[in-house]
Amino acid sequence: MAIKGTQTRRKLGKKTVSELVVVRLILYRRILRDLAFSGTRYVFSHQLAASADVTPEQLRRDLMNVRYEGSPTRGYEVVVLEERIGAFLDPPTTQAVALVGVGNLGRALFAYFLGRRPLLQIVAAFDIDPAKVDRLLNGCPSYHISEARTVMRDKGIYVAMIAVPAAAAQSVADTLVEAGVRSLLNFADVRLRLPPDVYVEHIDIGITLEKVAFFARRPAATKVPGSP
Amino acid sequence: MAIKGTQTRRKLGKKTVSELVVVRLILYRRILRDLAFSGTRYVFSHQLAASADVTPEQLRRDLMNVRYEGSPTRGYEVVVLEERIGAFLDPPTTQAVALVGVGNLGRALFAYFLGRRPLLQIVAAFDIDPAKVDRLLNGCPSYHISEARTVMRDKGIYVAMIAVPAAAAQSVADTLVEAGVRSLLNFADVRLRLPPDVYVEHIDIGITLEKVAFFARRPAATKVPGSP
DNA sequence: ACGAAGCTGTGAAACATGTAACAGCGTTTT
DNA sequence: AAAACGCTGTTACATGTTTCACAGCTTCGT
Repeated sequence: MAIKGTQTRRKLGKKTVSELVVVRLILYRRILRDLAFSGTRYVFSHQLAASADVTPEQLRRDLMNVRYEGSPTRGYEVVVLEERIGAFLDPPTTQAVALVGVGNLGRALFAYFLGRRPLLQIVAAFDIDPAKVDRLLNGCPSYHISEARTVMRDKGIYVAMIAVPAAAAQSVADTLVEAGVRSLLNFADVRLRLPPDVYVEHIDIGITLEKVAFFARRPAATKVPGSP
Repeated sequence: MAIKGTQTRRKLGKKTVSELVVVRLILYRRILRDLAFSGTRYVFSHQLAASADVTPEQLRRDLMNVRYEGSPTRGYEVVVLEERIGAFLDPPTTQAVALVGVGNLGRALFAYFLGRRPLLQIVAAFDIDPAKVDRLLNGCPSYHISEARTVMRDKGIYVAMIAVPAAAAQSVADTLVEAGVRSLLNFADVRLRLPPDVYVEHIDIGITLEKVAFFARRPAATKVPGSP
């Protein structure tokens, strides 16, 4: 399906979890972090659900995947639930990420990573522009794309972000797969054709923009039945 | 449900079209453009479907929303189908778009718009940084955010992109809604809380990244049953 | 101490989405 | 000229996801 379908799943224990659930769990955890930061100790499903723009039932159902039960009277203990979702979501160890393409978007991604996401770290950048290669960007070394194979092997990188022009994206992706990448985040507005065992997530600004333009038109871009 | 659900629909004639269908149609059209550019005249459903990574049945089903029937022997005429999808998707007139936040991401968006998308045009940029205000960026004037209301009224802007730091996003969104915006594309990794009649699309890099990290883990991040 | 209230977890129903099966129709083949 | 082929449009079916509904628990108020 590869567009927005939820066909990608992941076995965990005996059950299988859909993308939609994973995305929502990530969102819940983010909200829980904020709550913990602001000193809140307990939270009820309807409060958390409201923050996440989801029905309480769905929230509770999603939480069934996590191993933690709330109290009927206090609700969920914020830090515990956060920790539990983390145990479910987080990789056992820090994951090394490569960034390909150090243009405006690439730099924006660097900025994004600064400070946060201790679990994911950009440890190598690639480009073809000689001016951008063999330098240190935010403390991260940059290489020419031709070195991808060696560098990624050496550093044990299995996740990469592609932030190059559309025309170059497919060839970059092929190179990365060659270099052993297992999972990609692609920002180029091109549908990549890859072996089925490589997980790809597309952030396709062009498509998203056209979508927004479409639903912006009147009359009636409405949320169906019961949305807040 | 505002995360990835498909709850937003749009009435058209008598029928209602889901987000998933719209996204796929946009993708089909993109592929058709490429085909037309490369001189292809006719295409069969299974070819187009393969390019879009979709089953032929689904493609044909999606095309039922468009008013055009292919020939059983030649398939679809590329330019005609492209035109027909366009008639379905495109706004009747060019849409003016505002961009808020002229950091790295904002500039990447400008770069993205250069040349293409004649139907969507960035006609105003906003920021709070005095150094970035009252200039011309790629031929587009930039203003201080406090002028949003006036400028957007004057220029008839109803679509905006938010590319500011997470902490500022909600307040920017409130300002934009105040200024009459109907549809938003938000890049800040914060869930915006807005009136229900404003359409919001989130491009949440943080969530997407965690998702990729999650599905990158072995064993078995697999596509279910029959994927190519 | 007992009932009421309000929350959680979950089985079952409702709904949306994707998949498979098939009828119809030009074109080509015998 | 008739039959066979291969593709389309569409209807029926299967799967996945969300919502509904309710039983059980824990505190609070009487």
